[in-house]
Amino acid sequence: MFETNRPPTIRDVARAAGCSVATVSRVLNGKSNASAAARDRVVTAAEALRFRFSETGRALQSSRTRVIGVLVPSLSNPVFAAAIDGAEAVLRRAGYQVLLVCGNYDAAQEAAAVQTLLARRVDGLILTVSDAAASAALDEARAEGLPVVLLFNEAGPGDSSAACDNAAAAGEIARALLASGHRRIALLAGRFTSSDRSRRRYLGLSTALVAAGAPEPVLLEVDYRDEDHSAALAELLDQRPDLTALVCSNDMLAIAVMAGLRSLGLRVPQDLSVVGFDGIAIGTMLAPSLATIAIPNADLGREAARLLLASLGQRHTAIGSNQAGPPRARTLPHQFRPGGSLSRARTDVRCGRYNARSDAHPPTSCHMNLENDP
Amino acid sequence: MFETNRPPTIRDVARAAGCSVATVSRVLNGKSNASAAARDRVVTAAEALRFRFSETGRALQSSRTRVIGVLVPSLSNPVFAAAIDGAEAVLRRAGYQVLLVCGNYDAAQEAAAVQTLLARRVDGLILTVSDAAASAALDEARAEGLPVVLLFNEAGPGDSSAACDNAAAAGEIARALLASGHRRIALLAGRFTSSDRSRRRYLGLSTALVAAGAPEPVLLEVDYRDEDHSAALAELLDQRPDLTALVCSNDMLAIAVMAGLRSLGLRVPQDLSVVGFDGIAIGTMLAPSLATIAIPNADLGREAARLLLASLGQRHTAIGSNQAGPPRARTLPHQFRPGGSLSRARTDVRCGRYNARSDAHPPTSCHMNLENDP
DNA sequence: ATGAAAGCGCTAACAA
DNA sequence: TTGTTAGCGCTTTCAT
Repeated sequence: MFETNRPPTIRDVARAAGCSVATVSRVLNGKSNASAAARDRVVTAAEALRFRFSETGRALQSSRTRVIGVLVPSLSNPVFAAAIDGAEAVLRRAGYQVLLVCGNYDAAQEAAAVQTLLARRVDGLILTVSDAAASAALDEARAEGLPVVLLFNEAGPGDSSAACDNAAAAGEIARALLASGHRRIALLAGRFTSSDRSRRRYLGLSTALVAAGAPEPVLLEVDYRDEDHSAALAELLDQRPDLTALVCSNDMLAIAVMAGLRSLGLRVPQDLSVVGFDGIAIGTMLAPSLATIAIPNADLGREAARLLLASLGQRHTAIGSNQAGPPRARTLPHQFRPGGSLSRARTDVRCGRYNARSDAHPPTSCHMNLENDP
Repeated sequence: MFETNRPPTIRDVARAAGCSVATVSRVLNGKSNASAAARDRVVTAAEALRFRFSETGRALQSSRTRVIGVLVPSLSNPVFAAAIDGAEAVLRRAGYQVLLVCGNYDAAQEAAAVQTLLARRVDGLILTVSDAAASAALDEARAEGLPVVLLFNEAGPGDSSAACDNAAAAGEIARALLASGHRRIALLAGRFTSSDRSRRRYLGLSTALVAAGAPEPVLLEVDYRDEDHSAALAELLDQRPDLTALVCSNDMLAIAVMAGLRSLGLRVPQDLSVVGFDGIAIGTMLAPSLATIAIPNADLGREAARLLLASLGQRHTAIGSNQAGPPRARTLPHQFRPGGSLSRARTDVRCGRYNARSDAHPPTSCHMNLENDP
């Protein structure tokens, strides 16, 4: 009555079925051959005891856990949620479980999280790190000789990855903006130290604008954790009233920025155009809808899982070798998605003073032609 | 050169340090006393080998995995992401890791997912199930005698839970609507079979409306997976042009509904008021902002984790007992959050025909007084 | 202070 | 066809 309810072990089943543990293992694993009689007794006993193999025991004996460690910066960005969903589905169908950890856009936390995954002896890793080019977490994983696939991070020569071409995608934003007459553009970006994607998007945007003869974009790095960017926005727009478009390094930020602009009494897209990056579903439901780069986030997760499974397969095939096949970098296609948040650039400069706390006075416009750059 | 890189074991460290595995264990776990000399040799050897205890070995010997299984319906609803974040932080600080699985709002998938968690021998479970009153997943967990805390599901007598009072919260929506003159109200709800929260919210809304002498709300159950509810919305509004307010059983749905209304050429809140439920951050960034019930989602996750840790503690204290302390149901406070999506009810009925595919003709209004109910 | 050895649950090699 | 047993990595008791 008052005993600690330890789960039944294979020995309990063997005892109840009147056979050895080997027979139980064979029957319940569908291996080799067992007499119909034994089979029956084992199955019956197992069901009666509600027996379930201990994955711990199996892991110890086989030195494979059938667990994949997944590290993402955060769960509160739907981009990562979608990618995890995709990866998890593929891995589950292959018999793997996902041990999920968050790095919170912080290299130290990422390294600590990977440590815990390594201690759990995960069979492989899918990682989104702050900066793939200098990541303690990634170094640890590599040192362990474990199959690793980067997700969202574009891999260097030695690593596998599933990502999009951030710079090229940002270039498409530049083209779309230029086509609508924008030249005075700012990028609100998550801190580069927290996200190499953010940095690449900046470089891609900047390069494309300059190549087209437009000025470099103004850069404003913001913290991923903040939700209210009104103050930073106000200062930026105060200093640069000539800006006609704001690009945001991701859609969540873009949504916050649109809200911030609204609270400053500015209209999107009449006063300022806004473009995001990621293509999260909610962007299409906004008014105005969010112009953005659509990334196949769930597909990226699926692809990362597939690459990892491939490594895992080779690893077991190529006996005596630590090689998991050559690294494979998969780049999935992006697509510019038009939206109501992007319209033709104003040709006059905003010069009215607006106030973050007052929504009574929308800014006035004065006719100061901007057609020629400095 | 070509050897499979098995992680070093405690025996490797012992050999390198010239001592027994027991000494290594003691030193590296900071237990009892070891000579300074031995200590040094062990630490040095461990570092040189990059040794890390195998949690698999530890789990097998201690029959505790230090892993908590967490089941949620989906990652794509920020509500669950926030709760997971909260729970994970509390658990991590207590030395536990989270094994996350998704049930996809489906009882069968939930049961299968819990099976995998039980096979991993998790030390405890935090579950959000479709229907806590009839859940195979929950039954399995209970049968295993494992500490379980329900999250978002309001527990029955025997279970622990961290939830809000869904019916009471829905009652507050009713009050807010009535105060603004609404009486003809519909609820768009996630399928009751997929969410007992959805059902309770319906009951709470209905009860409060009827108690106030208003008609029962029209109920429209929708699938959580769908993103476009325009067709269902169009049909509903066609049949019931007298409706003045739409309540949605969660914020994500409300956002989709607002987008759907817009595509039907209807304005929020002028033509219809919309109220959500959950209080996700994005709701405050919309135009109009979303009126809703704010739930402390991250706190719910934290609280679930705390309750579970308490059970775990008692479980180890009360030797020889399977009791994990009495079940504790924690109800966290909700709060109505006003928003631009809710305004005073129209007093005329929409009678113009609108078309889902045409945004050219906003519906006309005809003056047909609705003050007296049938 | 240190070591030897049992045992946690399981699989697979080997014996019968 | 079935059973016996070693061993996966670790902690802990019991000797020494």
